[in-house]
Amino acid sequence: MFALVDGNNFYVSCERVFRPSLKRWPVVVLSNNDGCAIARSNEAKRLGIKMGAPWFEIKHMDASEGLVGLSANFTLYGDMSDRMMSIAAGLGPHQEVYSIDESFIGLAGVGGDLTARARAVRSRIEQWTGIPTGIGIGATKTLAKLANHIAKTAERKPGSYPEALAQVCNLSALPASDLDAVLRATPVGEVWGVGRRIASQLSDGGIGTVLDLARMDPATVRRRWSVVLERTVRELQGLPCIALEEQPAPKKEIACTRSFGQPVTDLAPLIEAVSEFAARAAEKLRLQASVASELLVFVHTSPHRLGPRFSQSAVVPLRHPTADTAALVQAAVLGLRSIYRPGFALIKAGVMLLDLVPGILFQGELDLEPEANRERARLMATMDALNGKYGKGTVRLASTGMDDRTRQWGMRQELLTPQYTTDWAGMPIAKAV
DNA sequence: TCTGGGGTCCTAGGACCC
DNA sequence: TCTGGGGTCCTAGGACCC
Repeated sequence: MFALVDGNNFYVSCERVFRPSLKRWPVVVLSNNDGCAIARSNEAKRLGIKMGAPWFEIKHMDASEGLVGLSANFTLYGDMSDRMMSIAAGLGPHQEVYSIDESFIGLAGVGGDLTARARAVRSRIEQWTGIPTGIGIGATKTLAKLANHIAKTAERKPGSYPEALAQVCNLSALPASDLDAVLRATPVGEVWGVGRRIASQLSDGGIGTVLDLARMDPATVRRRWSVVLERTVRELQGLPCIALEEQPAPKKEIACTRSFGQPVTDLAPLIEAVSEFAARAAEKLRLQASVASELLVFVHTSPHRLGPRFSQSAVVPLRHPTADTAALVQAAVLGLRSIYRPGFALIKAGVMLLDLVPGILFQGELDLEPEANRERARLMATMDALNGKYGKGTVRLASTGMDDRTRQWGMRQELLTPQYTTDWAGMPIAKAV
């Protein structure tokens, strides 16, 4: 048995904890660069604002509807996520943190009334962090996910499902006929693993509801689609095919890519940007104790704007697999110089570290300068420790730019809220009125 | 004026091997 | 005239997830 605990409109809910005046207003949190909506309050959803809607197209609703747009504050969301996850862990013996706002809980061996237990955890999360959640329970991860969807929809749209399923929905506690009714009321596209493409293929074949999909023959599904969808069907039938993963597997690739706040044409600011991205990626790489064998760097112009198009990437092999910031930055700049052409209004660049392997494999092996390399590793560890203690970018390579404020490529974040929980300067102050 | 960022897995087809 | 069988590895592209 599994549960899925999921924060409602998570980014918006994080912002509302510290700005309660935003409650009941339509609020959206915007992507990096204030480009498009990546989280919406229920009120914003009711205005018809779609996921990914460009801000410049919906901004006019600030005057007419009281719509509030906020720049993404990922430092805040990450910290609130940690708090939510640690409380959610109390629901059962095993936890998989699946994304910033979702975790699966393995309920094997948990006795008693699971629904009541989930309601208690849900209240605790809301009371201790201010974040409202939905909890779904089912025999498989896919069913738990579906139950979670039902729990949230039942709360947001009264009448869509029985009221008793709102906030906490335990599909395994439902009598068979009620379960069928609920699955029949749910479009097939809501199933975890069924995206837009497959949903439309299924609908074309007369499979429009979750119940239809759950009743399909797995072998047929495998022949017509793939083993992936076959697993989904079996999971809907109650047979667990997807295991809980308590320890996250090390990443196989690590990327750092950004759109620029304004178009960039010259090489100098590009070098600065690409150096910064390589340095950030290197930090993530060391955090999982891996080394990279290859690095990819790319730049491109806007796909939305008229004018000359340019899109190019280069893969730079590294002489020795490494996690050294200087080596990775050097490789990134080398790759950039090889693809750079003047005269294009570039709006995005990125660095990806590829072919990652555990760092331990390379210690002492094929190492012609063991002492020098140990020194470098100590230097990197010291840099990471200083940046961990005093904040990102406290110690960095000069090529990443000396001053954030002069970065002409820096992203737009005009609607950014303070880092309430991770920065003394952002600490909210309560005043008696 | 203005459109995010970061991942994973599967499959088909080609290159190559004996 | 006529041209096997079996396997691995790699890559690109598609689909999905949040």
